[in-house]
Parts: sequence; C-alpha cells; structure tokens
Amino acid sequence: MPTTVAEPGRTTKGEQTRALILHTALDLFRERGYEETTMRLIAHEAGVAPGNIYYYFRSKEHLIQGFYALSLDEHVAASQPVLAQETDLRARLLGVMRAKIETSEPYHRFSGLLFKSAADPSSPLSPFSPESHPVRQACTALFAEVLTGSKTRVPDDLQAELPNLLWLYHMGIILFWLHDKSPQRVRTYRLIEHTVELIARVIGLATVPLLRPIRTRVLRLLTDLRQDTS
Amino acid sequence: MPTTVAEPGRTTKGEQTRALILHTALDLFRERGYEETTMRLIAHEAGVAPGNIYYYFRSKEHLIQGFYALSLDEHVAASQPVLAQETDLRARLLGVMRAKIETSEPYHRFSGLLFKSAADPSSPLSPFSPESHPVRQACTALFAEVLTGSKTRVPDDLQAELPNLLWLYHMGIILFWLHDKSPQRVRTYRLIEHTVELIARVIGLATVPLLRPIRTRVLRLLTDLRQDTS
DNA sequence: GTCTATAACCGGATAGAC
DNA sequence: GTCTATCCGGTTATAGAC
Repeated sequence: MPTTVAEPGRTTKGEQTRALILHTALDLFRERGYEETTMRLIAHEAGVAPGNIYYYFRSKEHLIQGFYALSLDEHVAASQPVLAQETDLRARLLGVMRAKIETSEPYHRFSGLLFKSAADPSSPLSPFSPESHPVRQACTALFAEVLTGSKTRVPDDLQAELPNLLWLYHMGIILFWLHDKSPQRVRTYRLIEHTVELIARVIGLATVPLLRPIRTRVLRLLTDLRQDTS
Repeated sequence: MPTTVAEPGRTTKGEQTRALILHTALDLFRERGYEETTMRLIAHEAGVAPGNIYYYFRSKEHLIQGFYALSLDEHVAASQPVLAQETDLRARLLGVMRAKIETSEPYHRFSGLLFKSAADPSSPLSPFSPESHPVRQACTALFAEVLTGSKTRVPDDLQAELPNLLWLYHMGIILFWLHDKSPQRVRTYRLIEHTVELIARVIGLATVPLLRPIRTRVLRLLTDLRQDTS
C-alpha cells in the first residue's frame, strides 16, 4: 500500500495516537458539526487527556489540516476509474469534478471551515499557505493528469498554466457546493456539467487566430502571477 | 446629507450608543487587529459594560457586518469622481476597482475576517447571505452604473448579468489583495489593470458571430444560476 | 527525549438584577 | 438600556510518567 499524503509511513506509538485523535475528531465533526464538537469531547472519545491533543495538533483548526490530506487521498482514489478509462478531456474533467463532490459529501456540514481560513493570509490552514503546498500540489497534479491523459492536444504554454487554473476553478465549485441547499446537490452537479462544457470549448478555441491577442494577454498575466505566489 | 447604508436616519439614544460601540470597535480592529481586540477592551474604550455590547450586536463577528456597510459607503463616495468624468468603460471600471482597494487599505489587516464567513452558509455574515443582501445589492448597483454610464454599448442580455459577474470579480480581487504582501500592494494594482483590460476586451468580443454559441451558453448558465440564489 | 495528565487562564457569550 | 456575575470552551503551563 502506497504512502499517502495524509499519513506518512511511520507507525510509532505517537503516530498511532495522532491518527486516533484525528479520526475521532473528524468522525465527531461529521456527526455533530465543528462548533458542537468540543476539544474535551474529542479527548474523551479518543481516551486521552484534553491537553494532550495539543501535543499533536497546534489548535482545533489544525485538525482540519488533517482533513485536507485525507480528503485529497479519497479524491485521487475516486478519480482513478475515469482517468483510466476515458480519453476525452470533457469526460475526464467531469469525472474528476464529480469525484470531488461525491467524496466530499459526507463532510459537507463542516467543509466550510476549510474556506474560513482561505481568507486569512497568516493562517497555515489557508489553501494558499506554504503549509498547504503539498496538498495543493498533489491536487494540481491530478488536474495535470486530466489534461495529459486526454487525446485533446493542448498547446504547451497553456498546458503549463491550466492545472493551476483548474485547481482554482475547483475551489470555486466547492464554494458553490458549500452554499448549495438543493436536493441531492443537483445545482452543483448541473453547474459542473455546464462549466466543464464551457472550459472544454474555451480550450478548443485557444488556437483560433482572432483570439490570439487575448490569449497572449491571459498567459502573460498568469505567468506574471505565478512569479512569487507558487 | 443622504441616509447611508451604514447608518439609518434615526438618532435615538440607542442608535448613538450603537454607533459609538461600532466605531470604537472598528478603530481598535484597525489599530490592533481583530484577535487582539477583546470585547472587554472595546467596552472599556467605549465606556460601556462588556455585556452591553451584546444588546446591540449579536456577537463579536457581527461588528464586522457594520464594517461591510461603512466600507461600501466609502467605496461609493470614492468612486464618484471617476464615474462623473470618464465615459470609457475601461477607465470607469479601473477607477471603481482602484477606489475599492484604496478605501479598504486601512482595514487590510482585518479584512480577512470578512471572507472567513464567506464559506459558512449558515453565517449571516457571509456576503452571499440574505442579511448581506442590501450591501451586496448596493455594490452591484455601483457596477451597473459603471456600465450604464459608459459610451460602450453593452447588449441587453449581457447588461442584465454583468453587474453580478463584476461583483464576483471584485470579490476575487479582494481575496487576492488580502494575500498580497508586495510593497504598496503593487501586485494587486497590476492585477486590476490587466484584468480590467481583459474584461473590456471580452465584452467587446461578445458580439463576434464565431463566439455566439459560447456566449449563449454562458448567458444560459448565468440566468440559470440566479434562479434561486438572488 | 517522547509522551500524558492536571489545573489554571483567558476571552467570548449569557442570565438576570436594576 | 445598562450593569454584574457567571458560564463555557479553546488553550497553556507545568509537572511528571514511560
């Protein structure tokens, strides 16, 4: 079994306790929500002392960082079937996006927490922070695979920027999903279908001569931005 | 003096205390940051009892709702010069976006708090919540004015959706600005210049026949989305 | 040195008297 | 509409066990 982003190989006593606390916490978050789950309760359920949690996790919010990684692993796994079978860019992207929502569904209630920190530049929990880099990187790689494994020919310069853009796109979709109260989350799925269609078309249009000036401008902007962000 | 979104006309005893607390709080937030400002300190500085603040504001975070409104009023005021003088769409949008960043600058340190709630659908503080509707509405109207006052002819169907899109765009810029650590926030200003240019071009391209299928798809998607969100 | 437990602290929030 | 006293839960200090 390959080492995942969520749990490095070691299995020392400490690592086990750490994993125990994390899983207990995530289960409780899923069942009762974040605010309603007290640190004292997590400690009690995990059979450790309240203060002990802080030996493994800097704060209650940091328990969420663990969720990031866990969620990514599940997303990658759920994406494998489509990526193995489909060669159409549209179908691949659609499959990966659906996999994201499906695997996240159990955590819908408390996923909002992830975004809370998105705004705080000083928070290590922000998806843009250095601490989140490994997870973000791995997720971006997944989108790169969506492109490289498809039969659609994507120009090299675009190919370099698109995975990052798709990562940003998928964050936007998650934000929408968070607010989506429709039954079975149908609105989110419809949004995904429509936007994937649009993205595929826009990529297809990228080589049209008429749009060249816009395309170069966009590319310049993107490389410009990556300068000190990545 | 016209009634603003931030402060309705009344000036009863209560309204005065409320305003006093709000301004004291925002001043302290600006000076020391949000986390470092305790409710007890706000109460002390405002000369009221700690518990009394909760008579006027449901929570510490709710003090931020007051900031939303105040910030909007300043943004609208700072936008007036450009909107009165310029007729070029590009210049108008650029001016309004710059005004946004300029007026927000003093609050850069704690503006992240605004976004924290963006992710939480249950929070009345979310910019997408019903409670935020008046402010969001007023801000969207500002972007509508950017369009209607320009000499650029925008097709009716686009005209109906664009203000909402521009509002979303401006939220994205603010998110970028929150994370921008460059001196004088130059990266944000550059991003604004480039994206405004792009937006203007894309609007210009909207009527090109080749792009008609994409355009209709986008419009359908947008009207679809507004269905139960607005 | 790695890990665990207890007690206390601090600040947001609430109850209820005036 | 304002105050005081108190609660509650995240967090920290610190002592000690393995």
